[in-house]
Amino acid sequence: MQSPTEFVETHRPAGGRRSGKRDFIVEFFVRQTSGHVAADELVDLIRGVDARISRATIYRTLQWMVDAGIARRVDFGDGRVRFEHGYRHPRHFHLVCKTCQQSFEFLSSDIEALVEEVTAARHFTPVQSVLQIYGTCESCQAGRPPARSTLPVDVVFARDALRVAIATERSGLTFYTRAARLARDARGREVFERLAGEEREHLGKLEARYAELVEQHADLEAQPTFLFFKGAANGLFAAGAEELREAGVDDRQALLIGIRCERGSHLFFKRYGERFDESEGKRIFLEFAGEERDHFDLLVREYRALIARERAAATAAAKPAASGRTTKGRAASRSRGTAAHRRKPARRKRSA
Amino acid sequence: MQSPTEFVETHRPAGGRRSGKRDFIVEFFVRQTSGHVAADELVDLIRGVDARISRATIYRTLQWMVDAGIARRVDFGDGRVRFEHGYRHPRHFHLVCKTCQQSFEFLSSDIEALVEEVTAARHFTPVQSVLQIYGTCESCQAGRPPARSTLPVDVVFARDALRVAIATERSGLTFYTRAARLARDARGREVFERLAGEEREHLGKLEARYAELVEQHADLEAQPTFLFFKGAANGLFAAGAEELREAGVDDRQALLIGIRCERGSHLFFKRYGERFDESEGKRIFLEFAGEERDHFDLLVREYRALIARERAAATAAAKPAASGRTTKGRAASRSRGTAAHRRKPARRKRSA
DNA sequence: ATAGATGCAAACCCTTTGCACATTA
DNA sequence: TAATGTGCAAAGGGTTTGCATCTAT
Repeated sequence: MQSPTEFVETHRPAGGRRSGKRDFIVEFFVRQTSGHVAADELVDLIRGVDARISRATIYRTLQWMVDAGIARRVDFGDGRVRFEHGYRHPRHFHLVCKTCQQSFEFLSSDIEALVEEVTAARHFTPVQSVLQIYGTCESCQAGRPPARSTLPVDVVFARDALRVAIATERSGLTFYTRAARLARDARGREVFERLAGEEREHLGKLEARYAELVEQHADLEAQPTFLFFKGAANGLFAAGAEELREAGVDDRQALLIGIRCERGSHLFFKRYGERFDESEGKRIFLEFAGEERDHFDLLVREYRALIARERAAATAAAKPAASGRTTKGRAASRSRGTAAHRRKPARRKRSA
Repeated sequence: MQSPTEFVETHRPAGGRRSGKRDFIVEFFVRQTSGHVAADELVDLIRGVDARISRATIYRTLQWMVDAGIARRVDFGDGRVRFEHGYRHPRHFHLVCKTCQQSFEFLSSDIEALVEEVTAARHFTPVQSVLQIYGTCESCQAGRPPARSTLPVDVVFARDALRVAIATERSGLTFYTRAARLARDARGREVFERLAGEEREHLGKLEARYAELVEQHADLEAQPTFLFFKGAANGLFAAGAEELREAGVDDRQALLIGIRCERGSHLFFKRYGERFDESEGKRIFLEFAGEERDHFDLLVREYRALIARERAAATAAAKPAASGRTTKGRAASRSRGTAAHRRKPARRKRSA
């Protein structure tokens, strides 16, 4: 885990010149736990410690940090510029309490996806999205003093990413277990069992990491959700696993359902993983995306092998027959028929 | 349609004292077509017309309008306060072009729904949500001059609300037409036909209103989407209509599907209609919600009647028969079987 | 008569800048 | 020494306010 100092060092732009005062301000700022310091608030804080640092230097250093990617400018519409630092602090949206002025952070991949749709529809190239919800926080409504969390946001983010990943693994495990039980072909069963095994293994790892995280950080599980991810909340294989319950699903179809799920899952985790800021949560998503792609590749290979075997079997069956042409034609057309049936597997058509 | 003056009058707070200057400023502001005037921009504009109006009065009047609900404060983070008026101008989100400084407005019920989920999860009481997407607009990317629309936003909003309502009516019409064709029971058929007729009538009205709107406002159809409403985009009955294609759907099930759809539709339109600002779009939604509720009530009554008839028939059949148990048991188990089938309608039946 | 609206200019608040001085590579 | 960082104080910009002056009710 990076220290604040390391974080600053990795962001420090080349070519500048070091200075003790700037270092002090930056260090002070990055160590700040309360999310969003107004610039002039920071001036008071710092000049309280060392009055020889001037207002101008602090403002200039804040700008320097923004340019370096150490700080982000935020605006809560109260006429003063605020800054939040990026150390252990992924990009996020805000709930702003107008009573206690505290702000709470969250991220919603679902909202981000919708925002993307809107911008795409307008051919607008987005650079930054700001979502602020103003209102009254739970504590203020209850008349309680504000309860401030001491946990870094990225830990909660990692927790939530793990939760999503675990749910996905669980549904994947169910899927492959069920598929293996269902499989008629020995080789198909083997593949599904192998994948089930892998899912179980990954699941174990993820759960171990989750347990570790929870142990390292007291009250972690009590923290409210940071990452809202409805789209993946129930595990991306849940629907696929359900499809296996339907009558008449054969190995080939199970493979195709698996391919579809892994593909979706891969794209999903890749897409969001890439978009998140550097963090354990991001890493979890990207690793996961890689695993899903491996599974996808494996299933596709297996599917091709199955097709090849079927074709070979059809040819072998045709040989003893008098007219190879006819049989071949029949086999081909049957194959085409199945493919056509499978092309829209268990999806209801929308158009009337 | 309200005039700007009427709009102001309905909002004017009681107890104040009239003044020509304030009236002038308010009138001037509300007639402003370009969305978001910075306060000091407005000062220049107004003092250009009448230099006897002082800066302070304009600032004070802006605050007065915000208190009266005539104006809304918006903040694009550029250090100046902006205001937009509420006349023909429902609440919305913003796309802000950092190149041409123009801002584009949109509303997304889907995003609003997600925001609600987040606030509910945190027990946060929201008062106002601000969503701003900063980036580059289409014109600026293409190097073209900004194309400014002269249409009031609420007209585009009405257009979009009509589109959603029309899509819903269409899918409802398909549903009831199909259900009527499917119905075995004469009375069931009659109900479905009646509802199909009503949907057709509503649809006609909505389409007429749509045509009228398009005629009144040149280029209306060329305007980009204002209301994003993915959840209802395809018509809320589309899925229900598809379910009717499945084998073994009887009158009772059709009724139940209809009930589910109408209920969903009613809640949907009510929920969003209530949340929108006063506008034709809002009225369209709320009227629609009422119609859907009427249909819902009708279907529920019909469903109850059907049950009662079935029960009566069963009793009548049981009387002459030696063992009424058997008949009843068979009917019940068939019903259960079909119900289970209905729960997972994923599988598409090609036959029938 | 009197609360409320207006004008003027000064005050305000936070932020930025010009310039002389100090520091670092 | 030459480019970069710092301090001070002043300027900047947008907004708000105190107070005397009007003006509707």
